[in-house]
Amino acid sequence: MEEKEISQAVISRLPRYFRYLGELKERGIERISSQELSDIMKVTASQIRQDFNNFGGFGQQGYGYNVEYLYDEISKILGIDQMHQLIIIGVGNLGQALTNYTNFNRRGFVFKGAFDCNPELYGMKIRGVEVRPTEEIENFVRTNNIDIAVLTIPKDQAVPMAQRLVDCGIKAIWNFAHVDLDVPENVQVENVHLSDSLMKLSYNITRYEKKHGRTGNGKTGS
Amino acid sequence: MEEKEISQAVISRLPRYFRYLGELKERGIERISSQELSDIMKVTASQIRQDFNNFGGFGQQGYGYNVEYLYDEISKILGIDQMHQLIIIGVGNLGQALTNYTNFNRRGFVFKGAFDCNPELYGMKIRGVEVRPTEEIENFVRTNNIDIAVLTIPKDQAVPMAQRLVDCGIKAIWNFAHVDLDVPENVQVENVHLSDSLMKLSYNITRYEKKHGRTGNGKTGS
DNA sequence: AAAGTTATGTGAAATTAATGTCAAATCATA
DNA sequence: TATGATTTGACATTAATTTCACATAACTTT
Ligand SMILES: NC(=O)c1ccc[n+]([C@@H]2O[C@H](COP(=O)([O-])OP(=O)(O)OC[C@H]3O[C@@H](n4cnc5c(N)ncnc54)[C@H](O)[C@@H]3O)[C@@H](O)[C@H]2O)c1
Ligand SMILES: NC(=O)c1ccc[n+]([C@@H]2O[C@H](COP(=O)([O-])OP(=O)(O)OC[C@H]3O[C@@H](n4cnc5c(N)ncnc54)[C@H](O)[C@@H]3O)[C@@H](O)[C@H]2O)c1
Repeated sequence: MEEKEISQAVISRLPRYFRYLGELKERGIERISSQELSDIMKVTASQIRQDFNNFGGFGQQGYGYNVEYLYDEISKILGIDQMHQLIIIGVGNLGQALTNYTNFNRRGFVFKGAFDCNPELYGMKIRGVEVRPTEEIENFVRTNNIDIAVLTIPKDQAVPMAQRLVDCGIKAIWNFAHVDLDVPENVQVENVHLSDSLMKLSYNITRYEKKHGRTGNGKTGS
Repeated sequence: MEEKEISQAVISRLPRYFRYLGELKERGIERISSQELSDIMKVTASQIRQDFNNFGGFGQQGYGYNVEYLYDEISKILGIDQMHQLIIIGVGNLGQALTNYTNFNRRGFVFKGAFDCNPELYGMKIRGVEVRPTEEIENFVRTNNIDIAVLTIPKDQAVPMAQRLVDCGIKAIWNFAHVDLDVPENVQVENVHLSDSLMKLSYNITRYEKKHGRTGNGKTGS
C-alpha cells in the first residue's frame, strides 16, 4: 500500500479547518460546501477540496461535506482522537501558565508530571500535578507512557535535556526554548519561538509604514 | 521606486538567521560564507544567498558576509533596531508569563501597560508594570504611542477587543486567543495558536507511528 | 423515474518557492 | 602585480503549491 507523504503546508491548515468545523457543529449546522466554507474562512474552495482529498473523499457530490463526519475525520488525521500524556520540564513563568491552561485537556492532552531543577519547587502542585526533581524524568517517562515533553527551560539547558528525553524514548518535544534541537527522526519536534513571531510582527509594522510613508509615532524610546 | 514585495516565507526565516548571526557575533566570528552558514543551519547555501539578496547585496564575492554588518542589516529589516511599545490585555496565566519575560526587552519590545477587566487585579504590578482597567486602554494607547497590543484574553472577548484596538489606532496585535481577528490592512496581526501547534505535533507523532508500525509506547529502546 | 441542479474530485495550468549553476568580482599570496 | 582560489549575485532549472476548470456522481424536485 502506497502512503503518500502529506506536506506540512497542508497539515498546518488542518487545525484551522478543525476549529471552524467545531464552531459549525456547535451551531448545529449539518452540512457545508467547500464554497460556503471558503467564504467563511477566506481560503479558496479549491484549496479546501484539495486539502481534504489528500486523505480521501470526505464529501459527496451534489451535497457537500457532513460537518460532524468531517470534524471527526480531521480529528483522527490529527491524532487527537487519542489521549496524549504530557510532562512539563521547567516550571517557571511559561511552564506554569501552560500547565494551568485547561483547554489542552479537552483535546486529549493531559499533563501527567512537572519537573524542575529548583528544589524549592519540589512538591508544589499545579492543578493537581506535582513538581518533581529532574532526576526522576527518565523513570517517569517510561513508567507513565509519556508521549510529549514540553520544554520550558532556558535555552542552554534545552539541548542536553532534549538528549535525555530522546534517550528515554520520548515521542515528541514541544520546544519553547529559543534554540534548535537536533534529534533523531523518530522524535518529533515542534518549536514555538515566540521571539521570532514578535520579530515577524515588527517586520510587518515596518513594512507597512515604509509603504505608506508613515514613519511612526516619532518614538524610538522617548 | 519599485519596492518588490518580499514573501512571508522569506520573512519567517529572517529571525532564525538573526539568531545564528547573533551567536556567531558573540563567539567573535567576523566573517562567514553562505556555505559555512549552510552547514551550521542546515539550509542550502543557495537559499541563504537568495534570501539576503532580496534586500540588496550584503556580501562580498571571494570573502563572504561580515557577521556584524549582516546582523545589523537584518535587525534593520526586521525593524528591531527601533523600540516597540507594548501593552498586554488580559493579565491571566499567559499574560503574566509574557510580561515577566525579560528577553523581549533586549530586542526593544517594552511593556508599557497591562489591562484587565478584573477589578481585583487593578493596581497589581508585574515587573513595574501596573495593571489598569480596560476602560483606560484607548487613552493609554494614544498618549503612550503604543505599537503592539498583546491579546491574552478569552477568545470570545478577543474579537470586540480587537475592534477597540483598531479604533484607537493600534499598529499591531499579537494574538494568543484561539480565534481569527478581522482587522483592516493597516493593522498587522500575528497569531500564536498554541493548540494548533500541539495538534501538528500530534499529527507528526501519529504519522510516524503509522509509517513505522509502532502503535503503542514501544520505546526506541536502542 | 426522469430532468435539472449542485458540488465534489481530479488532472492540468499557473504561480510561487527552492535549488543548481556559473560568470564575474574580490581575496590571498607569492 | 600576476595567479589561482574563493564566493557572491544573478539567472536558469526544478520542485512544490495553489488555482482553475470540468466531467461526473449524487442530490432534489417534479
Ligand atoms: N515566559 C515567556 O513569556 C517566554 C517567552 C518566550 C520564550 N520563553 C522561553 O521559555 C523558557 C522558559 O521561560 P520562563 O519565562 O518560563 O523562564 P523561568 O526562568 O520563569 O522558568 C524556567 C524554569 O526552568 C527551571 N530550570 C532551569 N534549568 C532547568 C533544568 N535543567 N531542568 C529543569 N528545570 C530547569 C528553572 O528552575 C525555572 O523554574 C525559556 O527558554 C525562555 O526563553 C519564555
Ligand atoms: N495559558 C495558556 O497556556 C494558553 C495556551 C493557549 C492559548 N491561550 C489563550 O490565551 C488566552 C488567555 O489564557 P490564560 O490561560 O492566560 O487565561 P486566564 O483566564 O488565566 O486569563 C485571562 C485574563 O483575561 C482577563 N479578561 C477576560 N476578559 C477580559 C476583557 N474583556 N478585557 C480584559 N481582560 C479580560 C481575565 O480577567 C483574566 O485575568 C485565552 O484566549 C487562551 O485561550 C492560553
